[in-house]
Amino acid sequence: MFKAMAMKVEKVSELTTNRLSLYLRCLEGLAEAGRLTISSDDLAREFHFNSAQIRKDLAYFGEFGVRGKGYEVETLRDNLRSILGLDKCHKVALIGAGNLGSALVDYYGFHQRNFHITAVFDSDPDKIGQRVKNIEISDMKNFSSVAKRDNIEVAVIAVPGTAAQSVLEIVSAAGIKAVMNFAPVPLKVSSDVKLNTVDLTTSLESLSYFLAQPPRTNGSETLLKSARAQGFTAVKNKR
Amino acid sequence: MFKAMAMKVEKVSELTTNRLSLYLRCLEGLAEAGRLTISSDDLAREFHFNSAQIRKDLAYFGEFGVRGKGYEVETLRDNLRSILGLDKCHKVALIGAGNLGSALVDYYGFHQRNFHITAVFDSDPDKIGQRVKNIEISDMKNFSSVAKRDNIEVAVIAVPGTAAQSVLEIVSAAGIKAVMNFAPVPLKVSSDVKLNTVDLTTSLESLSYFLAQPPRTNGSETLLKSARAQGFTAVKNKR
DNA sequence: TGATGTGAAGCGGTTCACAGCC
DNA sequence: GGCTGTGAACCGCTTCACATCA
Repeated sequence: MFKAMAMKVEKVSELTTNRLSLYLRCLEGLAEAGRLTISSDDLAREFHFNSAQIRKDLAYFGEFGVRGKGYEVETLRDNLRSILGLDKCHKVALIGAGNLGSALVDYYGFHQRNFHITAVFDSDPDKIGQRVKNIEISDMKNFSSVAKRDNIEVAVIAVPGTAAQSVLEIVSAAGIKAVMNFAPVPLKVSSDVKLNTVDLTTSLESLSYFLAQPPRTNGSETLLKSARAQGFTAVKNKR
Repeated sequence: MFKAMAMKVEKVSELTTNRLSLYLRCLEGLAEAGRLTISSDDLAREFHFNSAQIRKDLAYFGEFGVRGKGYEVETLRDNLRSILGLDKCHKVALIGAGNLGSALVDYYGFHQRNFHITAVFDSDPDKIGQRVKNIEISDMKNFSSVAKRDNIEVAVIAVPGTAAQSVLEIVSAAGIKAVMNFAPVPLKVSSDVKLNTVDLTTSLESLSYFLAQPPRTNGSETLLKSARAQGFTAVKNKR
């Protein structure tokens, strides 16, 4: 199917894998639009990436292109899905059945990406036993046993900052290796656990800082910039 | 009050300001715990930063420390708040009254950081006129006039990916300069607008990639790593 | 003495530019 | 001819190490 997969043992930067995620989304759009083939230059132009970076990112995982022609859209899309592990279903436990947590249960992106929330936990006695979207809220005390029973691979932490560290320790002790955290606190974790913190507070404060700066007198410059989220490039591109 | 503020015109990296946000949170905790003074070394040890980096980050904005002594916790905290513009209230418009959007209206972090959601927009006729937490949902058609009337400075986009680009253009045309986006699509924006995309899809896929990798045979290594969110360091720290 | 502030070194990611191949 | 894959240059962020100062 594909020539070389994970052949290079050298470490791939998280910046690279984050970009793969973007490339995949672009390719899905292109495939839906019926595009058969695309060059790294076209992809770069259309989505404001750098073409060399696209090629380098892909090269970590094999040779997917055809010289003189470009990349086959559907093939590359499928390869990226496979590289990112999106061809397998992942069972997710949500911890914290507050506003944010409850919204996440419905989050379309989870379903779309083969992430299935199959358990919800809280420590509030008033919530335990209630249902969120047909999932009964379990007592956090039972996390380990329920997680093992349900083969949970991923935990989503949506509890107040004060509780986050202790929740993380329970989760980690239960053998969960992948955690998404929404609590805006610096957490410590064993190095074999992958922890992604989505830090809304810092994002907000970044906006606040921007607003506090004197407006750049850019003249009549109206350059478009691509809307890369934090985490896609190490260095802000000047143009 | 402070010796030098914003004296250096040289550009401050977003990585730096993101870290200021973390330092601030640490200092708030320390102040609450009654700590009066702290050295960059202690701060680094306790929260897993690098002490030189802390000093350098702060040095962009002035000389806040006392040689041989360290930093005064409350003073530095107040300075950071001011630098980040958190001493002023920011009016926020939420666009998209779905699950995620509605949850955000309640998000404690907004209130805590002086961000006040004063308007909610949607384009679904069934939702317009309804209320989310006492805020009436307005027609997105009226965004510009309502935003001007209410002095909105910040827009939060929580609409489906397909609608995000056109919403962003409306927001941008209305003169909004700071946008937080939750739609997982690459958006294009004029360069005088600050756009922070919170990309849950990429975060998820990053976890998925991690799970798809063969487990690192780290031996018995049990290093703790600090839980920095994406966007705080350009380079993943090895230890 | 002890900790800050900072020049310089180190390092990793991005971009350039082109050899190699279809 | 056109585009990929990639070594090398480049660039910016991080870290070191120390002069400086309370």
